Amino acid sequence: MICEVIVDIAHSDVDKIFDYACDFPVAAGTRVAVPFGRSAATGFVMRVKETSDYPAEKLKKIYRAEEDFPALNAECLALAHKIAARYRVPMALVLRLFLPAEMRTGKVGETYRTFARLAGGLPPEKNAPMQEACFAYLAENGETDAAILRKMFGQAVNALAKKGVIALERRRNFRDPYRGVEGERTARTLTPAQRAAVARIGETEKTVALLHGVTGSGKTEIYLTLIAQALERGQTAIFLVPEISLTPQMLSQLRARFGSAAAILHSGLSAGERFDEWHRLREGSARIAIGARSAVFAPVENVGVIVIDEEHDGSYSSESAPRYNTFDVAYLRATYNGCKLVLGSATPSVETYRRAKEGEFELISLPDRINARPMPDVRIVDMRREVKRGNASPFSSALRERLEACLREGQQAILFLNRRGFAQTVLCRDCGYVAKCEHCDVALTYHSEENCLKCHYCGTRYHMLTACPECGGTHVYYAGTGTQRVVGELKKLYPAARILRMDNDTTSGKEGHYRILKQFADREADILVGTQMVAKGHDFPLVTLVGILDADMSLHFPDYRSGERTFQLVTQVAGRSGRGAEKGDVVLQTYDPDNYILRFAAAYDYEGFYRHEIGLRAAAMFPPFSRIVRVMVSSEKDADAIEALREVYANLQKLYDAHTDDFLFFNRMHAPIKRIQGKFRYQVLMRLTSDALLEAIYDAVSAVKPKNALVSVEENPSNLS
DNA sequence: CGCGCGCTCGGG
DNA sequence: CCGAGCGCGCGA
Repeated sequence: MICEVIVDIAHSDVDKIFDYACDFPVAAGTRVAVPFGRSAATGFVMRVKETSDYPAEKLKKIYRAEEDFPALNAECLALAHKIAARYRVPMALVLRLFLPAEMRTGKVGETYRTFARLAGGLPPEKNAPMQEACFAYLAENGETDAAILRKMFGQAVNALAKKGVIALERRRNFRDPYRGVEGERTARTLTPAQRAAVARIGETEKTVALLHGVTGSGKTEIYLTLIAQALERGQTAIFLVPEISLTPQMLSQLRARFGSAAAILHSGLSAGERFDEWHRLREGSARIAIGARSAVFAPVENVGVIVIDEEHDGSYSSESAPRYNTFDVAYLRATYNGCKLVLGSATPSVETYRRAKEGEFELISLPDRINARPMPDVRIVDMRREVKRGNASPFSSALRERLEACLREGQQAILFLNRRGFAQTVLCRDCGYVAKCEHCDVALTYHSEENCLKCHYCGTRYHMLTACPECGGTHVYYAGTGTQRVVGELKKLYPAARILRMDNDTTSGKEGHYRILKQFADREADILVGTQMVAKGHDFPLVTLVGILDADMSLHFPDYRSGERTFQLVTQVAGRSGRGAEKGDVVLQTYDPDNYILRFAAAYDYEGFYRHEIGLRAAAMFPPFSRIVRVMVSSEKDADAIEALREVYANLQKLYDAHTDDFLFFNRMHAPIKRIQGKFRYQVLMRLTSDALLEAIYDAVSAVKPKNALVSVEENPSNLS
C-alpha cells in the first residue's frame, strides 16, 4: 500500500506530496511517523493508493500511525485542500487548524479513571467490617470512582476486587471544563416571531440565512432550537460565538439545554480540557461544537446546522497565517454537508446585509424585543459644551447626574471607553517629545497601577519618565484618558462606589473575563469600566445606565469601516442597558454630536444607517463595491524588508500594467505603523473593482521567495495599522 | 593548508 | 524546516 503524505513542517519548500510505502492498513486522515531526510517527522496521510510514480526502491516505509484513528475525516481533508489553495498557505499549516495543538506537541495525553461496581459475588464475611461497609456502599450508590472508594474504605477495595466481589474497570476520563456550571433551564416556548424565523430557515432553498434582530429579540433561543432540531435528526451542530462572549449565562443556558452533548472549544480551557473536548466531538459522544472562530474546524461529521452569532464581529477573521475568514470556511462546510448556515446580528456588517438584501441570503428580521421591552433611551451629549463650561473631567454633567441616581437606587452602570491604561501618551510640554516604544513605532501608554509605560503592540514595559530624555525638562504631561484614569476619577467622585475594570490588563489568565463578569453579575460591584469587551452580549438585568465616554474614538479611525464599526459598537454597548425590569438609559458623549452614524445609532435605525453608509461606499468605490488588498512585508532588517517589497511590487506592477482598468488604487508605502515588535513594515496597497485578479495577485506574491522577510496578503483588512 | 560559515539543495 | 555538502576567505 502506498500513502500520499504531507509532512507536518510548515514551509513552502516541503509543501508537497511525498509517497511512502506502508505495510499495515491505514486510512486517509491518519497522522503517521515517517522517515524524512536524515531524521523523522510526523505527517498526514492524504490519500491511500496502490502504485507510485516514484521509483519503488527509493520509497521509504511509514514507521507507525500516531493514533489508531484518523485525526481528519474526509470532510476535513476536502476542506483543507480548498483552504490551502484559496489562501496559498502550506498544507501543513492548514491541517494543523483541525487538531488541538496539544495533539501535536504530545504534552497532554488521555487520562483514565478506575471505576468499581458489584460483580455479583457474595457479600464479605462478618469479620471484615470495612469490606462490609464498602459492599453496602456500592449496593446503595452503584458504580463509584475507585479512588474515592479507596479514600473511604482503604485496602478493603482491593481485597474485595481480589475476591471477585467487585469489579474494577479502567475507563477513559474526559476532563470537563465546565464541571461546576449548572444551568437553570430557561423558558423554551418560542414567541410567534421566533417560531416563524425557525420555520423560514427550515423552508428556504438558500444555504445562508441572516437573522437580523435587535438586541434582546431572542436570537439565541432560535439558534438553540435549530441546534436541537439538528440533534433530533441525528446530526451534529457547530455554534460559533465571538472570542469573549462565552459568558457565564450563555454557558449555563447551553448546559441546561444540551448537557454533555455540547463540547466547548475555547482559548480559556486548559490544554487537557481542550484535548478531551476535541476527542469527545471526534468520537461522537459530544455532538455540538461551541466556540470562537477556530471551532469552525471542529471534528464533527454529518453537520446539520452551523450558526455564527454576532456575525459582524471582527474576531471572525484570523489575523495571522492562515488568514482564513470564518464565514468562508463555514460556508464550505455548509455546502459540503448540505446544511444551513445561520448568521445572526443586531448590526450586520454592511457587506453581509447587502448580500441578504440582494437575495443571496435569506433575510429574516426580528424588529421587536421579547416582551416588547423598550430599547433604552440614548442621549447624545455635546462634549464641546462641557469643555466650554470648564468641565475637563471625562464625565459630562448629564452622565454624573444619571450615575448618581443609579448608585442611589442600587442599580448598576457600565462605562465604556475604547482605550486601556491611564493616559494615551506622555509628552514633554517643553519640547513636545512623545515617549515611544523601542521596538514599535507607536506612542507608549502610561499605566498608573504599575507606574510604568507600556507598549500596547508588543507589551514592553518602560520606567516612568521623571524628566524629558530630549530636553531634560520636567513638565511631563499625560494626554488622553484611559480606563485606569476613569476608574481613578470615579473613585475620587464616588468613594463608596464599588468599581470593576475590564480590559486587556485585568482579564489575563484562564478565566479572566469570566471572573470579572461573574463578579459584576453577582452584584459585587456597582460600576463596570471597560474597553469594547464590555460591549459583547452580556446580560446584566440590573444595569440601567450605560455611558459611552468617547464615541469619537473609533469614529475617526483611519479606515473605511470606522463608521460601520462605531455604529455596531454604540448599538451593542447600548444594548447592555435596561435588560431587566427597569428601563435603561444610555449617555453618549461626543465632540461631534451631529454625526450621522451617532444619530442613527441613537435612534436604533439600522436601515437608515445602512442606506446612508452603502451610498457613501458606492460613491467612493469602497467595499462591497471594490476589494481592498494589502500585501504586507516585514523584517527585522530594514534593508531586507525593502528588498522583499521591491520584488513583490515589481511582480504586482506587471499585473497592474496589464489590467490597469481593474485597479482603483495601486501603490507601495510604509505601513502606517512603521515598526512593530522590532520588525520594519512596508505594504503594497491595492483597491480592485472585482475579485477577478485575486488569484493572480496571490500568484505574484507567492512567486517571491524573500530572504529574512515575511510576506502576507490581506483581503479587506479590518485594521490598516 | 585547514576549517569556519553562509548559501544551496534535497527530503519519498 | 533541517541537515549535508561545498565554496572561498583568513590565520598560524
